[in-house]
Amino acid sequence: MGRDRNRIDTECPQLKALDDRALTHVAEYFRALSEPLRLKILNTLHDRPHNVGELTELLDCSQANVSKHLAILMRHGMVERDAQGTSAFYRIADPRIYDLCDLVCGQMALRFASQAQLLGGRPTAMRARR
Amino acid sequence: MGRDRNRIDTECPQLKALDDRALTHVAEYFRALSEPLRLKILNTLHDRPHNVGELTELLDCSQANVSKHLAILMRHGMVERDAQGTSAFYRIADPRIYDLCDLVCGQMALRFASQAQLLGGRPTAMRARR
DNA sequence: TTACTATATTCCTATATGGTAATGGATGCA
DNA sequence: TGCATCCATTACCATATAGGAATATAGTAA
Repeated sequence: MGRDRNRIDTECPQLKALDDRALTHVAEYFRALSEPLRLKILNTLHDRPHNVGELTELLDCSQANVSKHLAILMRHGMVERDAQGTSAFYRIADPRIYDLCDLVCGQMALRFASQAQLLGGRPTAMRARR
Repeated sequence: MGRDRNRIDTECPQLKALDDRALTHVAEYFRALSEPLRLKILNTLHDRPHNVGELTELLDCSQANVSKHLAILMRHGMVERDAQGTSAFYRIADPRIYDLCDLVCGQMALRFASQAQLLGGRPTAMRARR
């Protein structure tokens, strides 16, 4: 896992060498991912870039709100901006952001599965095991 | 990466199949990791379990605060509790939680490196490249 | 210039949350 | 039984933040 892609001298396995300052940065990074609407934006940008108006419509929320969340994602280097005329197209800066989400999804799935088993019976969400 | 370990029917690659409810859960999971003190706790529990008193001393904060943060980590299945007499020992529930942190660290390292290069000169944090 | 569109920002409010202090509850021991 | 220790919980305060409404800014076109 993580073959050579993340290999960098400043990498910090298991959070070990993290001083308080770096740890705060990591916390802020996680916080940027802790809002459903921001996850929706990242999710929507998965296939292709979108401008603010498109996102506003797709996500069914106010334009101001979308802009504000995009600014937060920008601040953490998660998306990049590409101005075209009066439009601003946003795209995913690094698709590895989805690895994070997948990890979380996998852990949640495991947890729900074991919880369901503790409650007896087959895990509801997994009944359609193929 | 992620060979067979996360292989579960409910897994959700790239957040694609996530409905709003699941997405909220993912956001809450990230939020649990968005506090420096909670990351410190996870970091401290990396090597071995600790009880509340030890954590209070190691992290230099109030006992009530540690207990509250531990409750949050418990609520998300990140740590497990083991009562021994009047003590409560906490341990990491699933060491894969550190994979998340390492991913974030790696991305931050990459980003800082490219930022430093944009500013010209060798990236400060990477000078000691071996 | 003026008008129009798209986006960003500011102000405000309601809510959520981290921290402390105080209290409660359970266990262990004399 | 009484007391001490360890932990969890509650109440409270200060701060942070998501969201809406209004406004500001930038680009485009007439």
